[in-house]
Amino acid sequence: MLSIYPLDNFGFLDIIYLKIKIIFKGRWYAMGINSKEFRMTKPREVVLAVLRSRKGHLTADEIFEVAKELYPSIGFASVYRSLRLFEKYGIVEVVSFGNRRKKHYQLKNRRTKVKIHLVCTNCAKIKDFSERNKEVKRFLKEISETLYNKYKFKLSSVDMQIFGECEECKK
Amino acid sequence: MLSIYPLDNFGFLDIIYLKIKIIFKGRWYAMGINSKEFRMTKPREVVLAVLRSRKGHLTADEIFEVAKELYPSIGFASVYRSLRLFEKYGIVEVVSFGNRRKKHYQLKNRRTKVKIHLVCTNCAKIKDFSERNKEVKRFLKEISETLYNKYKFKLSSVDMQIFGECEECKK
DNA sequence: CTGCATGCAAACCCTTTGCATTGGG
DNA sequence: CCCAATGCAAAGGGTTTGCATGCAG
Repeated sequence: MLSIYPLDNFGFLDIIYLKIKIIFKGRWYAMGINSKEFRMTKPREVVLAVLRSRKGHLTADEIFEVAKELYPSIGFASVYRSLRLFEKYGIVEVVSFGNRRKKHYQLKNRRTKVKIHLVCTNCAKIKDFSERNKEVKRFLKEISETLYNKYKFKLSSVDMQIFGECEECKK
Repeated sequence: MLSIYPLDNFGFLDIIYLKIKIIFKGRWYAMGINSKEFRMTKPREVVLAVLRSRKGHLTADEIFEVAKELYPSIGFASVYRSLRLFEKYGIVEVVSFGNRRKKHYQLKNRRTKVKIHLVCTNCAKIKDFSERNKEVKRFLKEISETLYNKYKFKLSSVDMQIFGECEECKK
């Protein structure tokens, strides 16, 4: 069932789940896939908005905190449920870090097969390092070939956590 | 306080925590650091033995199951406590995989800054890929320099999870 | 005798689920 | 009107902690 509704912060990710964006009377609208399977409801919209507002990984409770400001009646369960749904739809991806307990959620970048995080072992801060520089690109290409030739393992994506000491902590 | 006790499966890792190994009457013995801080007790020995017996990552309950065979009275808590102690001492390291719940534990290889796991997104099997081939080495060297020059981030180690489809699943 | 390490069970944290209710299509 | 999505609270899974006891030094 198709539906049309306004969007104020239209990002590239909307294309993934909304299929079509249009302008009507000077405002962005989205023609959505509001099907039985996937209805873009307020809680889901808010979770997505929170993820989009920050560039990187957030824990579920961080998302919940910010989401409550945008939509106070939202519940914890909806946040988790939205996240899992988004993961299923390839909109969100989950990252874990070594011995840390909480999972981190972030928007999936369709273009990068690789996600890289710099994890400071001193102050515990985590920073994205998603840039596809030439080292990363070359490594990806080579390792992908090696794995296929040697192990018949067909690489689809890579998670990388780089541990070390960040600039502030070195001072 | 020094103590001497026999060891049957003496591995290189013992050097890390035991400092000295000796032969007495044709058998390996270890002269240990049985201090207040770190006493090599039966449960700890067993956990270590289990980790050594398998090459790769194990979950806590997998470790517990095998440990019980070696030492039936062992408790869950001791397994976890040993693991955390070993982690603190740099003997064990913890790895997490994307959205999976359980942590995996494995002996830390002092030589490799990089640990790489091949994770099959179909059958969920995880395989070590610790070999330090030239692609990995070069990438490590380059990325380490880049990070330092650009972000003043001093790399100490890297965790990598490579997702994809394994040989059996492709068939 | 002293105090660390243990085993047990209960607590804990994060995440998921059951259920009655709501509200959009 | 129907059924998927919600919020609440309770359950669940994995890990940690409190406590009485055991045991090595």
